[in-house]
Amino acid sequence: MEQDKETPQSTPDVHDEILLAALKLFAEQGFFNTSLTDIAKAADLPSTASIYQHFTNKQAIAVKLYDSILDTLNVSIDDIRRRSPSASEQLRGVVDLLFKLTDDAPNIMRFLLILKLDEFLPDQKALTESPAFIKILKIIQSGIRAGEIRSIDPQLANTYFFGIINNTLRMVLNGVLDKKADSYQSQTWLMAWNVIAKKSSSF
Amino acid sequence: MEQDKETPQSTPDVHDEILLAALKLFAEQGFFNTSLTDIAKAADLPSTASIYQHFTNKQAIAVKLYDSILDTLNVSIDDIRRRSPSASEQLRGVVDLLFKLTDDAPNIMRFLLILKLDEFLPDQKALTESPAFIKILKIIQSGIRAGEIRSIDPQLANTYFFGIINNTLRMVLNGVLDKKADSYQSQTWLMAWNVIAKKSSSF
DNA sequence: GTCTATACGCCGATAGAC
DNA sequence: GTCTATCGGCGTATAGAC
Repeated sequence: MEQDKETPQSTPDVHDEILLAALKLFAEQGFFNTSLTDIAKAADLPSTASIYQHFTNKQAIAVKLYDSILDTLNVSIDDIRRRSPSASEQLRGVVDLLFKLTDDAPNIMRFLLILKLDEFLPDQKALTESPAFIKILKIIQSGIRAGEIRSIDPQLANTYFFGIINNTLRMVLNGVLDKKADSYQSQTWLMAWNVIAKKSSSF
Repeated sequence: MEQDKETPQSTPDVHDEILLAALKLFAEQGFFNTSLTDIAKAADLPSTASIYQHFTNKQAIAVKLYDSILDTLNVSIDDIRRRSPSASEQLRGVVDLLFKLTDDAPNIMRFLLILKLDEFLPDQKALTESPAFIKILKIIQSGIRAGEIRSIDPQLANTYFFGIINNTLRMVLNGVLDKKADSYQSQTWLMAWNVIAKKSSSF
C-alpha cells in the first residue's frame, strides 16, 4: 500500500501482470487447478517467489481480483444510475454493460458468472451482498414504486430478470450459443424486460 | 462389477454410503475442499483405504455420482414424455421434478446447478450433451413445430426458459429466496412459460 | 477382505545467497 | 529487492499385517 505511486506506467506493473494471468487461468481452469507455478509462468516470472512480493498468498490474488472487479462494476453502475432517470433505462444500461463485458472481457464474466466463488473465497461477502448488486436490486425496487415493473417481490423480479440475462451470457461463454453476445442482446433484453415489466412492451 | 448382487439390502451398502457422503460434502464444500479423509469420516469408515475397495480414486466417486444423477434424470424425463402429449405439459413435468428435487434432495440440485462440474470432471461430457438435456431440447423443438412455442432458436428458448427456472432454484438453494422452492413454483412456471409460449397465457 | 501404517508427490510458502 | 533452492505439510494412494 505504501509503494511508489508516481510511476504508474513506467513499470509494466508486475502486480497487474500477476492479476491478469491469474484471472485468465482461474477463468479457464478454475482456482484449484491453477498452481502458483502456472501463474508465475503465465506472468513471465522466474519463479513463484516473485509472486510473494506482491501478494501474501494465493487466496489474496483471488481476493484482489474479486474486489477490483466488483469495484469497477460498482462505479459503472453509479454512472448508469446517474445518466438515466427510469428503472428500465438503468436496467438497460446494466444489460449493455454485461453483454459488452462478455464479448470484450470474457474472463471477467467467467469469474463472475461461472466460478463458484465461495469455494475459494470463503471469507468474502457473497456477490449478492456487494454494493453493485445491492444497487441493482434498488433499481428494481424503484421501478416497482414508479409503476414500471410489476408488483412482485423485488428479489424474485431480480431472479427472473437476471436468470434470463445471465444464463444467456453463460451459454455464450461456454459456446452453447455460438455467436457473440452482442447478437443476442436486443432480443434477450426484450424477453427479460417483458418478464418483469408492468405492461408488456409487445413485439 | 462382479460383486454379489444377491444381498441388495442385507448390507447397508458401503458403496452407497460413500456416494451419499461424498454428494453431501461436494455439494456443501466443493470437490477440492473435500478430502478422502472427510468422506471416510462422513461415511463412518475407519480410514480412506476402505474407499479404495469401492472406487479407484476420488474422481471416480464424482463420476459415479454424475452418471447416477443424470441416469435417474433421464429415466424420469422418459417417463414424463410418455405421460404427457403436449410440449407444455412435458415441460411442466420437468419443472415439477426440478422443484421437487430442490426441496427433497437439495444436494443433488446443488451438484447439478451450482458446482462447476468440468473443473473436477474434465473428461466427462458436459451436461448439455447428456441424454436428459438433449431430450429437453427435443421437447422444445417439438413444441415449436406444434405451434405451442414461438419460433425462435430452440437453444435460445431453452436458455431463456431454464434461465428463469434454474436461477430461481439457485436462489432457493443459497438462501437468497428464503421459502421452499415449492412456494415459488407456480408463479415461476408461469413466468418462464410465457417467455417462450406463442400466445401469452395471460394472468 | 479389512484396516493400520506409511510412502510419495505436489504445491504453497520461505530462507538465504547475491 | 530479486531469484534459487528447498522445506514442510497435506492429501492421495498403497503395502502389507491380520
